[in-house]
Amino acid sequence: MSAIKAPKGTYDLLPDDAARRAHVVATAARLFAAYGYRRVVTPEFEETGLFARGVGEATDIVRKEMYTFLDKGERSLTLRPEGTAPVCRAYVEHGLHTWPQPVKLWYYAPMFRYERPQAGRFRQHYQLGVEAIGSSRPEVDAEVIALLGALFEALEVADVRLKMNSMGDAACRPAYVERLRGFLRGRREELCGDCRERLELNPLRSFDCKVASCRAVLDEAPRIADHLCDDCRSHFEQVLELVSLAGLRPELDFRLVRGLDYYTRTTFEFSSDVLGAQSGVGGGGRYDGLIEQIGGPATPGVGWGAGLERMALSMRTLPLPAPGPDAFVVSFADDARASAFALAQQLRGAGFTTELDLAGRSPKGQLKQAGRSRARYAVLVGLDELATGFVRLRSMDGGGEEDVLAAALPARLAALHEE
RNA sequence: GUGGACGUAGCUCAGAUGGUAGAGCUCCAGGUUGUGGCCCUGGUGGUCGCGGGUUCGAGUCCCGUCGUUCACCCCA
Repeated sequence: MSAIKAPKGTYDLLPDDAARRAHVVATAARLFAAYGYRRVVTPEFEETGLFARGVGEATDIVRKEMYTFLDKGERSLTLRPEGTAPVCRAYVEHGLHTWPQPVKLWYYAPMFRYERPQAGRFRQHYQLGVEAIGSSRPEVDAEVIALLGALFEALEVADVRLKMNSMGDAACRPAYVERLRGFLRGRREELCGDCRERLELNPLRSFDCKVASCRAVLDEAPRIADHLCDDCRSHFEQVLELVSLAGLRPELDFRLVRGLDYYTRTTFEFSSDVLGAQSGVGGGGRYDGLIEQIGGPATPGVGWGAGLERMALSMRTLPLPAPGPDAFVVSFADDARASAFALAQQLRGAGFTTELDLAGRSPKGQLKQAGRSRARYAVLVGLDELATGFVRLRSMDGGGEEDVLAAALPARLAALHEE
């Protein structure tokens, strides 16, 4: 009988890593608050239709990467593969269009995709994300991008670059897609098998194909930037200007098309060179048609998601100095263990982080643990020479000792803490 | 879904040409019966991923399988 291991593509965060993760999330939360974003929590699973309609039937995510199952009521449910559609669903369901627009939300949640794991890619991964729903103004695009840039700066994510593109909208994209399709059909013989399929399904996807022959063809293909309608062009120019004002240096990248169908106009991605093949740490864009697509009123929105695992991989490592407890209570006699236990409870109640031997160690062993735990003070209980009611308080760095009435210990520790 | 590399104690790894398992770290205990993270000594801990095969004999060779990992694909 072999022991059970964590499922493929998942991982455990042991205390040191969990503490680092908490630090990242706390840093992000402060930043979100500064920008006026409030946290939203949505379910881990949704009706399958939300993603099929929202993310797009033609996307890889929907076609082959979703964890979909029937529950006991024969409902088709799917573990959330991405964060935007659920937040939009909640926006519609709770009538958030009655709030001041745009509604600015953030989330920290696990995402599930059935993929082959590799560096920086998991079947359950965590994303930090924001969505600003209800305004189509370029300032909103710029704000969310600036926010993500600020987050990477605050976390010291190494060697990040910002790539941006515009995907056009319902007014100009359809005509452009047809033009692109026509061009690619003419060069069909030079394309790889995948791209020949994409040709019919979604020719835009060929732009991020890595096959050399395809890249050569796409280099010569008509570019969306040259076929944007006036509104889209103007919007994109304003976003670029504002993003630059925020101190970022966006690089235009006509290959940046992203694999979710809901994107319109602005798309962007931050990548880090230290990551390997999966270089994108965070990315997103505008999705002005999504809410209508999932059955709500036509409502513009823009947002991004950023992968916690990839952030952790690309952060310049900051050693977290896990502090030791304030006190370690040591019993010097077996019949003192109960009062040691009670004393530890008393100290914890007074707000001091307190450890106590739970393994039946000898006094020497307990003191050794106190040292290894880097406790500031050891509290010695049950010494023969102590007067009743007294314990001995020893500083673990200096070694200085004093005998204190047990009942007065919290006050004495507080006083020492003041010094 | 495709391809490459790898799978020996909790962790990092050693085990030439097949002969029946080791180190360091961790953990635990001792170092004169009641006192510190270092040091010293000892100890716990392994169906050598799993299943077949070849062989008198396999951790070492072959096949399969599962897992890890890197890349493709796609994305965070």
